[in-house]
Amino acid sequence: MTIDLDGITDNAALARLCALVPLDEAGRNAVRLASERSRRIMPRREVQVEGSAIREPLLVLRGWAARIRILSDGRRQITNFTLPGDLVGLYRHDRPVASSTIVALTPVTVCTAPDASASSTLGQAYAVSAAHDEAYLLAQIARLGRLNAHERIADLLLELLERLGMAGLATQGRFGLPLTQETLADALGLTAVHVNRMLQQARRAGEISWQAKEMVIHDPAALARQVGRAPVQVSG
Amino acid sequence: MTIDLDGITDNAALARLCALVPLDEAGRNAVRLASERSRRIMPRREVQVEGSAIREPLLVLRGWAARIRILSDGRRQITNFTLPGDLVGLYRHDRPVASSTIVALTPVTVCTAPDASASSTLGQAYAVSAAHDEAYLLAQIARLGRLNAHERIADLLLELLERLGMAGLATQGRFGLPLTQETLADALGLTAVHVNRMLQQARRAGEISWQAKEMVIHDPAALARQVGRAPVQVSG
DNA sequence: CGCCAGCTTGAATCTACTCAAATCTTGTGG
DNA sequence: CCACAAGATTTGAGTAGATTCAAGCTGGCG
Repeated sequence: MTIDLDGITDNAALARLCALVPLDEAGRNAVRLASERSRRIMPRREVQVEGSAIREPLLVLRGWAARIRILSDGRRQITNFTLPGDLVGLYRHDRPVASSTIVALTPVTVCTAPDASASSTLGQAYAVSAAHDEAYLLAQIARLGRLNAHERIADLLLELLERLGMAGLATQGRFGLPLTQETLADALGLTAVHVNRMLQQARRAGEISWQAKEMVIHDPAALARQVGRAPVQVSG
Repeated sequence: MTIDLDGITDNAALARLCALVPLDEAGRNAVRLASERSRRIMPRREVQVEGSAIREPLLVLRGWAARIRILSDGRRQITNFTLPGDLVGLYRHDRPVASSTIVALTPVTVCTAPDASASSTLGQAYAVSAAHDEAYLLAQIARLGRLNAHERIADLLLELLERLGMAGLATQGRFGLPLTQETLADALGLTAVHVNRMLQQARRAGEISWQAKEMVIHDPAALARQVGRAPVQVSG
């Protein structure tokens, strides 16, 4: 599948949508047009606040965000990461309310998601995107419920590699991972200290390298085999 | 909101849908009509198999099922429970594939979900149902990631109480819980042995009673406060 | 009435957590 | 460009929560 990305700098979101469903000309143009009116959200600011009304769906163009749940005593759990090409707040009922807070982890660029009616392929892409979102939530549940620390880390890194790969933001097991170990811990249901120890171990075992926010998984296929991971699939 | 349920024996599914969105006459009739052509699935049989094509969405009329993920070494994680009034396999893209296996835990009765176009309120109910499903997945993630064993059990029981209440299957903190401790453990990311110990403790503390598949939460509001649980909300 | 699945209890072990402190990075203002 | 502060990573030691393995118990059902 070769899609003309027209030398747009910010083509990760478009690339990801095209990877879900090859978009037709109308769909691609709708995305390009929408992305011209973008907004910037600084780290630690909220993209969406739990319990507040959702005005419009958003398309993430750049940066990392996290959907989080905060417990009354301050414990924090990241339910999933929001990456370029992801849609947030796509609901079909009246007066939808955000079911969770989404917070920017890096500077994030978003735009109003182009209307699905602009192109049937775009509507399909949204539907496939929603199915992916669900599949990744299920994967996160299995990860937290039944994997140990080492497996959780490996499995999450492989998932991020897979997702970023669709947006053209990863190649050869290598991708930018602009997170702190603390943030990783909040996603993995572990403490930062333990994540640190397990990362050291993975480094010593030659499984990964991570420096200057650049993660390298040396042999993704081998690691996937080792932790028993299968890639996500939602349509046949 | 008073909805005439016409003395139908099997009104849990209809009650739950009406609790999501008050259905109009056309919507209610569509559900009643659909439920006349129902199928029965025995315990341990699969309602849906991961990776297989989804033919049609189903509406659960009776019984309990579990959406599960099995790891290569046999570890099992239940991602969520499927209860009367729940919809499964509702996707909007072409050639959808089941993202997880759903297995019956009790005898389950399902029917083909009535077409959303039968009534606008029914379409709304489906959308709200989907939003609930997502919210419960998020809740499950926070539960597994950040709650300890006692909190996980309490939180899950309160969620089940809330959900069954919508279907008219729970009152006063009392509901039928036709699961083994092993199954509960698979949902909670714990071992059956540890679930047993924690249940004993909760019983001794006077928080719950559970005998003959009848669960009683003695003071749901107090327990919710104790474990810091807020009910799910998806529209305002 | 005996069997079997599910429940219960005990003891030992282990994974991950907590608390604490040292070191390394990064960004900022002088 | 350096000094410093704040944030992030690393390491150690002790602890706690959950697991594992094992064995005995109970009740529903053929």
